[in-house]
Amino acid sequence: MGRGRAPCCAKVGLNRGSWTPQEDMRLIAYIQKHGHTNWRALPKQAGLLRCGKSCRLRWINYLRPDLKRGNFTDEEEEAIIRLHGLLGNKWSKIAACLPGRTDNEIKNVWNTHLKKKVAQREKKKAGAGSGDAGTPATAPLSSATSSTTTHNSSGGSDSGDQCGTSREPDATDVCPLQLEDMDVSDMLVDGAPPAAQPMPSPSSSSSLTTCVGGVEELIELPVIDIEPEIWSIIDGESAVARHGGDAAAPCTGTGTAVSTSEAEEAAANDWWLENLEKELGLWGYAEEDTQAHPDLLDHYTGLSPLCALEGDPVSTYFQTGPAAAEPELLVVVEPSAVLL
DNA sequence: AAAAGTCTCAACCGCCGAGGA
DNA sequence: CTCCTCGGCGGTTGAGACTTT
Repeated sequence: MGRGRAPCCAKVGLNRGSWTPQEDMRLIAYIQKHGHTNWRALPKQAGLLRCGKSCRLRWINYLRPDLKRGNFTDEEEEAIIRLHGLLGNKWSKIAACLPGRTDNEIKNVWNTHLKKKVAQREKKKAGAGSGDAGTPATAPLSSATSSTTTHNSSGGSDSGDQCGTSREPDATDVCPLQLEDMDVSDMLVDGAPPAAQPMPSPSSSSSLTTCVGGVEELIELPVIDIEPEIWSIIDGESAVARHGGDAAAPCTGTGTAVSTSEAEEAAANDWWLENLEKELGLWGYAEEDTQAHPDLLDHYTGLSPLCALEGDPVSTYFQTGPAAAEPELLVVVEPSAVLL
């Protein structure tokens, strides 16, 4: 939306501002198919009129399949407060300890809620005059925040990737450290065996690395065979009647992390994508919307109504977060998509 | 019911460091 | 060793949603 300062570089002819559902679909489809090894080149190759940064941000902050949705829990908020006390404004590092949350999201929550919350606490504390051990988060806050912030804010790259390989000892080592100190260990990605504790997403996940007890873990990207359908949708061609399956079906019964049959695989892929479409507002596109996006009309007229959404665990996941949804789902792993 | 004020959050920006040529 | 490209980070902005008057 043309926010912030003037463009730093020539971006004439590129779209800016909010992403349209079509752009989202196109980006998802491209990343599912090719991964994102080169953000710079991605928009061109994907046919998006966006800059690479914009694509990256959109993917990381919104489209990634392993993102949690919904409000922050109290535990998460407490974790953020404490981590902020230790790390300062190192949002990416804080985010690395909160699976499914993005640095942007955490930053927003801090700036909108938690900063006030902490200020109030300290005020109370100052007023009461007694430092209660029950709120250790605030104790290191003022000092640690300022010191670490100024100290570490020499740029983003001390973090590199989230809990990346080459990192300073201070930040990422906080993850395991926090786990012991905090009562949020069940929430944080922790010493639990990586394989035994996947990201809490319905289809975890993307080609990301995440901090697991200081160990870099590859999160697997669900592969969705969407090429013919989605690309045709994206290109505005007539729809393929791909909605034969039951949207909620694929996760039933199997309960295993990896599907074994191609049919299940395809069903899982359709299912995941279908729910993503719902999340993006593409599913059951209203008439006025299809008028605004006539290229999608053909596709959506053949699909089941929006009401199918209700009761669907994955829809619930996308709308409210994984806690509300059935964790079981099919994850189809394509090795080539796992690596960054 | 309408207007004004406040809040939320997605998206933009510039800067920095890593890595390759 | 220097330069260039790229990815990533943290700060900032503003449109839209929501609440209050």
